[in-house]
Amino acid sequence: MRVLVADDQDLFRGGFAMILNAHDDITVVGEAADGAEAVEKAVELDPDLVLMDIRMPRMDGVAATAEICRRTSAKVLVLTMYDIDDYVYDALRAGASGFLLKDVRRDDLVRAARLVAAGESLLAPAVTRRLIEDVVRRGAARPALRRRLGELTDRETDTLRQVARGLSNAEIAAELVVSEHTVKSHVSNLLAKLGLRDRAQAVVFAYESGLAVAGSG
Amino acid sequence: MRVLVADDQDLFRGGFAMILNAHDDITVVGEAADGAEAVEKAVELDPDLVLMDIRMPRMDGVAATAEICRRTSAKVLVLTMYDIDDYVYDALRAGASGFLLKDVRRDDLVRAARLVAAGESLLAPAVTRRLIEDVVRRGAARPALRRRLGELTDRETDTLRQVARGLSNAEIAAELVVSEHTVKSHVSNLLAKLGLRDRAQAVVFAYESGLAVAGSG
DNA sequence: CCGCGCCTCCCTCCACTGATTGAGGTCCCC
DNA sequence: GGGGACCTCAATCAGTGGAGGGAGGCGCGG
Repeated sequence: MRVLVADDQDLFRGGFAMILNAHDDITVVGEAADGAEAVEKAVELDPDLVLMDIRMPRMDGVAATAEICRRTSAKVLVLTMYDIDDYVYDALRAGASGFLLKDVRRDDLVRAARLVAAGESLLAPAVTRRLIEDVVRRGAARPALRRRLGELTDRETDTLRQVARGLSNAEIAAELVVSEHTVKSHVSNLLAKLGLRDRAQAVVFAYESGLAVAGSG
Repeated sequence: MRVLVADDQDLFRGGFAMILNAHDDITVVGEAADGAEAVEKAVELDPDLVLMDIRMPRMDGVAATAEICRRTSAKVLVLTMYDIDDYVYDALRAGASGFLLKDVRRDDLVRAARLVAAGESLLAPAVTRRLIEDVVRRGAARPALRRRLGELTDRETDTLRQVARGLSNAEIAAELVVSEHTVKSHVSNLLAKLGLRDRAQAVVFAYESGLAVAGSG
């Protein structure tokens, strides 16, 4: 397994390299002191794994991660001092496969490196907790709203689904193959049942209840 | 640390108990063979941690997890055979703090138990990968839309945010302390800039672009 | 200094929306 | 056979929403 270590602090860079090199199946093939250099070396050396610090001069770790994931097949494991970092999501979106804090134990680091290189993902416990809280929160407001969804008839639900796509009554009528009058009936009824005023609120309700999900259209 | 082990298979139950009991600071205070029993014993014994299997008779692990989290302060670490389980999200929503596969290594299990009992969270690598993919996907459609958000002026963005709450122009005017005319201007302008037809589509755009997020209101 | 972008405000016009009322049809359960 | 819930369509009507066109003030960079 060939690894590239990117960190602006020489001490960490050396430490990580030494820890990894202590294992026969792992070789640190290069080091980089900033994001731009990390991208260059990653392209040049084509490593299996890049150990990436977030805070770095010239180009931060997130941008470097995005670049590397775009241009190489290397997996990126992000290391940072601060668990409170909002960079977590940015890093994951950029393509990072893992996110660890620098207080990680040596054997954990090695295990994580192997896992990530193998295509799995791994997060520091504190990060995992936040991620889970997010997932839970995203589904938390739902039960109450979701129940109210159940009060709607099948056709009203269909109609709401279309409303939540931003369609006009005429377009919905075409989509559901009924007259616009019918659509208006359904819309009126579902607004009344859900205690909403207009279709804009209906769209909000659809997203908040989970009937519509961002990133699915 | 006091642990309750819930699994319908005697072999696993005994194995887990033995592994955990091998450590001085961990004591298995009880075992349960199904979900209902797990809830009873959790309430009775008030353990620090519950090791919970998902597939169990009488009451499944998800329902038991929800019950236990509601009625006790115990942390729940879910163990399952199948990583493909859709139960992951249900379990996390139910309040589980961790999710491991049964092929976990012994020392990993012990470490996970300690972490979870300490309030952190931990997921099996395969599960983490799926969770991350989800987070990324949820933000994946965004870059294109997000860029277009940048074309809006500050005030237009404020206005869009209010539109995305389902407010009428009059309500937005009150909220932003301007006249309704001004709000109409902003709405007209932002609709034109974003190529949208009406406020319903604006709400959709707000959610899809990430300006509005389900579960934040 | 002048122009430009942004925020603010005003007016008119009209399509769309949603409320309301009513009614014909099917299907299912009592 | 007679409700009852649902889907369908219809007509009318008040209100909102959005387009289009102007206009004044403010701040910033050329």
